[in-house]
Amino acid sequence: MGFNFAYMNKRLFLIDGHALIFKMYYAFLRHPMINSKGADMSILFGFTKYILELIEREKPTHLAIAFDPPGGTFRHEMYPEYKGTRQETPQLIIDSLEPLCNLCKAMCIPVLMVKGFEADDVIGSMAKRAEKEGFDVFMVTPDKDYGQLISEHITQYKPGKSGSDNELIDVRKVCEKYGISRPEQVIEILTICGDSSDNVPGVKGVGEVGAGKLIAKYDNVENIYRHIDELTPKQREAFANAREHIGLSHDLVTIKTDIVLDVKSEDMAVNLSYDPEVADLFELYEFGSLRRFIGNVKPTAAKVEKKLCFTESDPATVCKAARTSGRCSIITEGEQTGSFTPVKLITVATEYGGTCMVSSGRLDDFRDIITDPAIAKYGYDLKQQCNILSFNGSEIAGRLFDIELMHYLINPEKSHKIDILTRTYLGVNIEECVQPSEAEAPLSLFDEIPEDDNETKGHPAEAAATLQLGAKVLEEMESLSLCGLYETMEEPLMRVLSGMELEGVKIDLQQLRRYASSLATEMNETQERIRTMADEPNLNILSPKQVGILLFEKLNLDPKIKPKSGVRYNYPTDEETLNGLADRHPIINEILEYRGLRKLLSTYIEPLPTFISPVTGRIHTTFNQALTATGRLSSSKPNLQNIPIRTERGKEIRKAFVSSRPDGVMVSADYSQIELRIMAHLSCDQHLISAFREGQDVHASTAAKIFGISIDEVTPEQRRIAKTANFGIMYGISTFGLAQRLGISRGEAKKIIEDYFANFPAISSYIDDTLAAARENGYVETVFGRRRYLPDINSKNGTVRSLAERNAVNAPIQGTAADIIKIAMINVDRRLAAEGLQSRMVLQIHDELLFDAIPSEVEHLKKIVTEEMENVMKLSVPLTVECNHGNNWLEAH
DNA sequence: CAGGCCCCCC
DNA sequence: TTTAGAGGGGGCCTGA
Repeated sequence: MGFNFAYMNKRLFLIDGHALIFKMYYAFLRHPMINSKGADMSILFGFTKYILELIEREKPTHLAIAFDPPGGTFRHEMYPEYKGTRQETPQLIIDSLEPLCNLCKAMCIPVLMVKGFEADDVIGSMAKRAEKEGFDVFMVTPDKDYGQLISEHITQYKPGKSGSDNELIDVRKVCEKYGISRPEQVIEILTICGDSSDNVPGVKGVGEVGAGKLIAKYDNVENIYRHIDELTPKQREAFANAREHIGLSHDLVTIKTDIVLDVKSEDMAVNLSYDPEVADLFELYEFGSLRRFIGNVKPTAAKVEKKLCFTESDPATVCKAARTSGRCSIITEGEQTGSFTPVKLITVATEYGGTCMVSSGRLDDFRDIITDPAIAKYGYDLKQQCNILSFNGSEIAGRLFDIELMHYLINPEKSHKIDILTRTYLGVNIEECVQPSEAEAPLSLFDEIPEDDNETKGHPAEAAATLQLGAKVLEEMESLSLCGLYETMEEPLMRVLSGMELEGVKIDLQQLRRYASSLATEMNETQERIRTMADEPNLNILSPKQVGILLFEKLNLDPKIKPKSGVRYNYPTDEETLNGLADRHPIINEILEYRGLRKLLSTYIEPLPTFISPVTGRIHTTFNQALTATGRLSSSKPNLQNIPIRTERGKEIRKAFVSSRPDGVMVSADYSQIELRIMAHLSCDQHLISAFREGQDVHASTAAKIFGISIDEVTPEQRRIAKTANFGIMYGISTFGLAQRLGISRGEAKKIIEDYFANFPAISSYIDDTLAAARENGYVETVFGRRRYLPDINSKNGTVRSLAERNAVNAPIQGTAADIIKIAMINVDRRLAAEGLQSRMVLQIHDELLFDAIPSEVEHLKKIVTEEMENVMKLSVPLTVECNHGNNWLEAH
């Protein structure tokens, strides 16, 4: 024979597709944060990513993926008496097969699928043949001790959770583990062990170790039966019981190596030439992060020779055209980041005689059209542009068509990035819009290095795209009846938010600093105590890994707690777990204490001063208007919507939020129970409605109903239960969830939920109706028509589907509350201006508005705010507002 | 710089 | 196969 040098170092990877997807399926089922696209997509993504990473990492010269053919698991089905015992392949996996095969095809990876044989056997046969042809063969499968069944020269490659966990299984180690000398004996051991899920019956009661010893002594199973008298009585009985099906077991663990395959090994060569279609598929599935693997493969869809059409012109011409057409898009760039900066450059696009015309210039070049109310402004993040321009003395006038915000109404959960919108709506790749004039002359060594293009060039393509996108996006909004929502709510709110961001909120730095140093001292002392207790002078208490090892390995506080997902050292160390261990060791409370202090310091106290603007001396948060799935705002840099309030220490931080005037006060106005009131309104539940109308304590009233008592008999405990139930219902609760939250048994929780729905039948049918509508339409909407799409509402995966169902119930409630306060903000803002108040709205915290007020206006302000907030709209229950004032945010709240 | 983890708010 | 189990957010730290 000799070596066949032609094949030296050819590495063939044979991937067991079925087992891989199966493993991913379970991983995703358990995953708490299933991607909103659902498990179907997660499996496609995970699988594709795994394959691409494997290619990148292992650099196989040859590669193929084997799938079970649709319709059955065949090795088992060849034995009528064992048919159907193997775990059924979930529908989701079957459904994933076709798209997976398409992806493989596009990636130019051969798929091995032979009717009548499962993937294992196809791989086995292929491996055996390739081995004879001189390949180094790697069988990629998560199953255990698999390659050894075929040959000791075939390596099993066991994929891990992360790239580095991959394991090459060495046959010698396997033999050592079992105490045997020949690889073929592994098959005999597996015959005896069977497997945990009963796919292979094996010999009950004999484990790996026992089987290994027996095989080491008797070499094979049949020999054991020949000498069955020599076994211990227990073993004898077990083997006797297994006598009938032991042959079957043997067959079931034997992988076929002789299937006739019509694909040649050479056809599996990896040449990294992907079909252009793969780019389309990645686009379709939104596998953006996988694009890097496939390099320059262009999507065929983009082959459409569509180009963004525009011509560059001078500012004066563009301004003139804008006045004629009445619309323009605008991109404002500041010298620095943030709002309080001079304008560096403005790019404006407009249309003239059917063509798009773009120009860049300084603020003065465009000031007149910016402040012209007759010219509609199109843009992206217009609120920020309002901020910058406002700081520079130019208020943007006219309609504001913010593409991001408009698209947010069309579908809040999709990407609103301009390049993506340009691709989907205009069919143009924005990176490719570079004008031919930009093709620069070759640089000579003596040429000056050109300045950054952006200095003077602006962003003509983006400006042109924004203008053209505007029409398309408006068209779609029109067809979805979203224009009213935009025009009456989001568009005016943008200006209100701009005003609030510019206004900013004042912080008492002195007090914050004092508090910071006392907390820091406390924290250091706590750290020392912990390190001493743990006898670990360098312990990093913030590292969950180190804490996990300390608590569960060194101190062994709870032998039941195992590393999560089987990953070494990955112990749970969250607050809930730690609270459960608090009485086992004093270190637990110290750790919790340390974490709390650290959180306050590093999240709130330390960063806050760094956000103080040198220009205004105040903190200017950013309100994101186009982010949440439900229509709420969010706040960041810094997030002023999550300032502590619950604990004493946290409250100290609120005390630092003060009026910007020395004699000023803070005024806070809160909607009371707004979401619950909306649920009452939407469901038309008469009990809830009358409880609110009569001004009762609604949770107590709920408790009275559930427990069948009168309202004054309700104990605080019963009220607490009813309150939890009320919130639970709004969030789409499960028996388990309520039980956990209330610390009661599942049976008791079940009873409470049953009693709830029995007493509030209108809510029960409201939920049913909402779900039915969601299934029918694919989306739910708020009272004001704001949509949330729920693509997973009909998913076959129960976990994914229930999440969509909870969202379906919650989104209209949370979203309507968000809509109501948005309208209130617009109306309050208008009244403040109309009545000439100097007090200013500075923050919104979902159901609360915070004002920086001057004392003489407080009563007037409170009146305006309460009136406007309470009268946003007529619901079947009153909207009530609590309004207070004080020297700081804490006192006002 | 993304993902994991944790914890703050409504 | 050991993380399902009320919604919506943001920030810090770690480690590749």
